[in-house]
Amino acid sequence: MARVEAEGLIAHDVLAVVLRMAPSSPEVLLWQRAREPHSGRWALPGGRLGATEDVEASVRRHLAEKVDLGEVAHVEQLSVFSDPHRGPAPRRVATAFLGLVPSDADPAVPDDTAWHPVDALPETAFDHGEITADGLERLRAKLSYTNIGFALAPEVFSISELRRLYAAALGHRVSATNLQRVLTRRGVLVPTGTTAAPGPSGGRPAALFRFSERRLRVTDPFATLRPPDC
Amino acid sequence: MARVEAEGLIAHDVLAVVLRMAPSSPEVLLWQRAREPHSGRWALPGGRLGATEDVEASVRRHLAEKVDLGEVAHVEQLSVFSDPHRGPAPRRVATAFLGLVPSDADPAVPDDTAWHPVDALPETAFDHGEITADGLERLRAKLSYTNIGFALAPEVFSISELRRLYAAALGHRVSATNLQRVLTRRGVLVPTGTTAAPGPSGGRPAALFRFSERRLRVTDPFATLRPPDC
DNA sequence: CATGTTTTCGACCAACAGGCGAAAACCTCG
DNA sequence: CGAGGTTTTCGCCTGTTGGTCGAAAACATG
Repeated sequence: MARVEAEGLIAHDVLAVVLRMAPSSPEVLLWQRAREPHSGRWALPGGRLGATEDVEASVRRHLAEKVDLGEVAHVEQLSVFSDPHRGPAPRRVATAFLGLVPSDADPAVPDDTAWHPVDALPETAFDHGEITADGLERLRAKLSYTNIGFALAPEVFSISELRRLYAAALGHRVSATNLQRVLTRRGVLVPTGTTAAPGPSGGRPAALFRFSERRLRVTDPFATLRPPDC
Repeated sequence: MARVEAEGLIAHDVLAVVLRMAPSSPEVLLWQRAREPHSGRWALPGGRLGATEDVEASVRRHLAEKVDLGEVAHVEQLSVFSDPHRGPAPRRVATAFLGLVPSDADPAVPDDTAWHPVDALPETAFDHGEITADGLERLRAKLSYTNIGFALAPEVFSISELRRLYAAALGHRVSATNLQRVLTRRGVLVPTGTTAAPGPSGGRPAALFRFSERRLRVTDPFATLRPPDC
């Protein structure tokens, strides 16, 4: 081991902050450690970077062990956590990812794994609480200037449902009127022409929509100082 | 070595895309490799992650060897490059950073190191050309919704100079009127009260400005879908 | 068919970005 | 010292966007 450290070789992990919108607040997927260090604490899913994969392939592989990969609608890199004291020796460097699961998906997870509301986390292992906060912050920022909402929503949905998802993620009220107008103007929201059945207490049936594209795209409007003419 | 790879231990590098705005286009700092692999090609500055530092401290340390650190006005993490075939064996994983140097700084650099216009790069080593493109893209995006321009500009400057810097970075014309209004409204641009001497061909003397803060801050306006009331 | 509930849509307002041209403030040259 | 040229600065106009409110539409129930 001394020889290894003299060579500067380091264990590299990948971790994922997998978020899903519960009815009124975000939840993150955690598993409970059964071994030291930090036995009993809750940790983000992930594992070692394999010899034949890059970090994104690695995190997708590890997630497939916990969650059906088809249920993870979007994966993107957050940042590297490399504080020499972020865990007990030997040193580990981790590349953290954000993963998003649609609200209508309920993937089967192992017994040691569960969803936790992000505003009431249990005791977390290592720096995983901080990493979770990073992931939620990234999601919140991107909701405003990308179509990332597609990864939180079912295939088809009403504006009310979408409003609820955005409100849960952002942590504040969202106007349905404005949400629909903004997303429609950006071309990310398209009507299906169908309507949902009204609820048990009646009410006008909601029109159903879908996202025009289910891959991440940056929508212009954050591009102030844009080129002239066009 | 076989034992090391079985343990999954990997060499970790840090790399920096250091950009500076030449009169009409961005330049990146590169050094010419003298040894195999890729001898003669141009590479980004960087080096091995040390045992007692995190990745940001490491890239700052490596940069201090090439460039006076005081001249680097801003450093931020880009992303991890980890393709198993991004270079010859043994495998190396790199965390890439963006570094920005003000246009009036001209740090002394070693003999093997030089500035290159990003639109006419020489033959680059490994995936360093791709990483450079990533860095420029990040800069362009952030010019619109942060005060990151402070890292490109001298301590005090005229609107014309600032317009030139933004135009060089963005790759298109920028209106001085609009630039001044947008930045002033966001509170990042403050007048010094002083004026510059006019050029040799005359003209009204330019008022001089400075940035209110020389640390990165996200300026609101990209935050559409904002909370009600406030 | 009156009442309650939920969704949808139109209208208004404020803030903002982009563009244009006139005015201001300097130069040099005749 | 005034005319013409140059560069910067400022005011005004316009189109777009985001936030809000209230009315209207479309259902259910009794």
